[in-house]
Amino acid sequence: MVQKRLFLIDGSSFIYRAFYALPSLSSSKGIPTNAVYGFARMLNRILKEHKPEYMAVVFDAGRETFRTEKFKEYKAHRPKMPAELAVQLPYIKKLTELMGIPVIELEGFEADDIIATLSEKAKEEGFKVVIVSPDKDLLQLIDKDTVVYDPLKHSFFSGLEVVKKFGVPPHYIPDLLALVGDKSDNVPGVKGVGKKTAIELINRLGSLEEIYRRLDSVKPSVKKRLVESKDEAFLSKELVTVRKDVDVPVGVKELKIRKPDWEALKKLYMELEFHSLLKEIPEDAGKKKAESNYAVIQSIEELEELLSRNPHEISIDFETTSLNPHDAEIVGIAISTREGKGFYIPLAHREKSLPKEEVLTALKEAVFNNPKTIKVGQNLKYEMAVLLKENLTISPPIFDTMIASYLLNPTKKSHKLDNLALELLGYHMQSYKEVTSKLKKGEDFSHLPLKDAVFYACEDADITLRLKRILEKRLKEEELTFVFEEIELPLIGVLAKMEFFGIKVDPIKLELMSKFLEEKIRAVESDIYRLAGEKFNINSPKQLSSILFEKLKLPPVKKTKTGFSTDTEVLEVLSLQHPLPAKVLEYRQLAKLRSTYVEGLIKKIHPRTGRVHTSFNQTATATGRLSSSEPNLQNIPIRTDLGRLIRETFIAEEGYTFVSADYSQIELRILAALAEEEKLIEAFKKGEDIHTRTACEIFGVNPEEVTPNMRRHAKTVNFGIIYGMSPYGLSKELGISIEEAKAYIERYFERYPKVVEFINKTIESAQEKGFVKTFFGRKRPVPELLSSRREEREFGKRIAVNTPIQGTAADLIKLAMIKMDSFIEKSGIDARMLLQVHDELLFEVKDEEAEEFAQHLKKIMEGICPELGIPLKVDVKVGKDWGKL
DNA sequence: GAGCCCGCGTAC
DNA sequence: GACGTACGCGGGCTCG
Repeated sequence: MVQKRLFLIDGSSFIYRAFYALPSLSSSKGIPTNAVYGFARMLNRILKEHKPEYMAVVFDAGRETFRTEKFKEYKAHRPKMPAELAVQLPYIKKLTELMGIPVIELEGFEADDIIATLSEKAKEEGFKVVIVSPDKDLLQLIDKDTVVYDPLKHSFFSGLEVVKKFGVPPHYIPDLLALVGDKSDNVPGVKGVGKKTAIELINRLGSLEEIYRRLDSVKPSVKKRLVESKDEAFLSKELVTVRKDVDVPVGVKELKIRKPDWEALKKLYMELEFHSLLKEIPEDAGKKKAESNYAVIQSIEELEELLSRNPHEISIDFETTSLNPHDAEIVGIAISTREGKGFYIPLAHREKSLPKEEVLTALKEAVFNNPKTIKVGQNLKYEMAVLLKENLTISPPIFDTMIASYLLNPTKKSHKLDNLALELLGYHMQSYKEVTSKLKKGEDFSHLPLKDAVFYACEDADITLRLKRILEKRLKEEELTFVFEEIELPLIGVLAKMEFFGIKVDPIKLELMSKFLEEKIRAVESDIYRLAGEKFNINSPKQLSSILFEKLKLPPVKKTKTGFSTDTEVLEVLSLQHPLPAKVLEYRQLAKLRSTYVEGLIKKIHPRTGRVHTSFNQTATATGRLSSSEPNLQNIPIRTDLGRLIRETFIAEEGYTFVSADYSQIELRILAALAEEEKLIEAFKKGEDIHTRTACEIFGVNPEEVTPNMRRHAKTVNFGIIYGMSPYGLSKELGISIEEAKAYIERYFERYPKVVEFINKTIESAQEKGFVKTFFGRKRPVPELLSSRREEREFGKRIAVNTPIQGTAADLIKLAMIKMDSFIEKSGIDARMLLQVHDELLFEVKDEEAEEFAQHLKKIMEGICPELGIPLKVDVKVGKDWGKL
């Protein structure tokens, strides 16, 4: 028979370890959760990897123990438990209990003593004992039936390892510590006796008592020290020896692990927002299978009958052949008008299909363009984009669950439907992978058995509708209605169109650039190999750094996590000493252009449209900005001549012209407005050059005395303020001393006192409420401010200041996009919006109408929000390619 | 070979 | 550690 095993977990040590090791984590309500999380993960891992039958988690209770009574210095220098950790304790205990694991704590005893006592009892009853602890204090308990396990390092300690590491067998560890002392617990030890001497004494003579009995065989210098510190030595031994005689009121047999209370755990995980742990809860555990009733629509008549009921709201989910809307054919449409209900309209299934044209026509009037029905969806942009191919639109009112979730927490990584269902409804959805696992390679959704397709699609529609109930309530509670209804929802359709149109790039120009870059790269490459004296992979920072810092012995400038840095700043410094770094800089610029922009862009030209269709992600950034991907058209080069050539490959359609508009210094204007800093507002009202103005203030000179260099410095300070730059950062950026940089910033705050007031108020409010807001009410939580790490809290302050500025700018341009979109519709001008690059919009307009359009554009964008109290300036340009604008 | 992280570089 | 927000590429590592 296999011997039974008892796992004894040193809970107190682990919560401290988790608390300090993990980055600050907190729920959106502001409860710090990192220690709970770390602890839960550790428990999960032990349960999974070792499947123990008997287990207990042991905690210290109270600061007063027999040790402090004996010696008041014991652990006296340990600071009190930080409040951020203390509030997590109840959660940790609750969680442990819900997992079915007994929790033990006894007032006046350290966890160590309880563990020692229990392991003694357990051994008597024939158990093997596994002590789970990261501390060395418990190693003394190791014997043939007891091991110590460190789950984080994945290592078991047995007697042999202890001898290897400490030089003495486990049971002598108290004697060792008694001689050497233990700084971390304030255990004094014997002055002047170090590890080496102690090990020698113990191995030759034995325990502390033996050593003192045979002091004659100790060499005089050591003997003297031992005699002098005899009391301390014996006190130390008592302090470090764990007690095995604690009166623990539970028997070992009672430490059997029970079945976890999955339902309660699920609730707790939902409260603490432990999404990854939620996923580990078994699906069927206590799951009340959602009452669901999903059916196939058999005929057009049936569909029409269903739609004639004029539902107040209807959720829609398309199943298609591709994630890319341009390649997507609709395979089926799921709709739901009531929780638990769902209908699937098959359009391309072998078993059963309805005619697409007729179905879409029916839906068009009754649903898509019905002003009385709320169209609910998860990522409606996708449905809109697919419908654009059919010349159809979805008009208001609409509700998008993905966007609702984003506004409620814009810092969340994913707003996928299955995650939302789990987090908000505690519902495990069938995953796309599960459903489509039967499909062969190259097969798409239409090849699924209809039965599977129906359940999968209807579940999506059903769950989306259920989520809407919860999300709309929360949006109201959080006062996010304006941003949701007036900004994000109307923007969806605008973005769908922009992606659908795409932008034309000149493939011939790109091919030419590719050839050109290839040649240049080859030349620079051979220069580099020659200078290095060997071939190596220049793209590898690792190989490059071995060439620079080992072979050429150049001095390292700064470090990265993994080695010495080779970034631009470093190479610029090094190029003063050696010709190689400059060549590498040139190589990097060329290689970047070729791989990311030229080759990357060529790959993204759509074979059918000949245009590039980026994705504008509306739920990606923490501040409210959009992001662009596949390809990212928001970071096309402009700052260098070579880079600008890339921009020139973006061209207007035959007969059309590009019109671009960018908000000039929008973030500085917003700063002025939010801070209500009259001096800045006045300067903007008068149309002054704001950097020159700041230079006047900082340097105390008249405008005509401002040199280009002074203006440059002032400009950096202006932007630095928005980003929360430190004197250190500013000094590095400008190549001045930290003192000078500090003086700049001080002077800036002196001259613009309302700005510093704004910064302080914003940070204070963020600390108090846990979030910051933009002018229009968009929120971002700032849990970093609660961190125990100073550096992290500083980061939180910069976030708190920057987000309202960056976010308000994002809100403004989104409003402008919405207004421009409806202007285009109303005016009938042949124009389309193609790109947004944070403060810039790019349109493609019929040649003859470009000038007229440009005038309206400027006016609309500048007048987008008079309530802000600051004039907005828009620069409009017209041209045939993006580079020439 | 897929998936992930890192270092780096591009934009606003 | 020190300037906020993104995305993509190549290298290199892990894992199966």
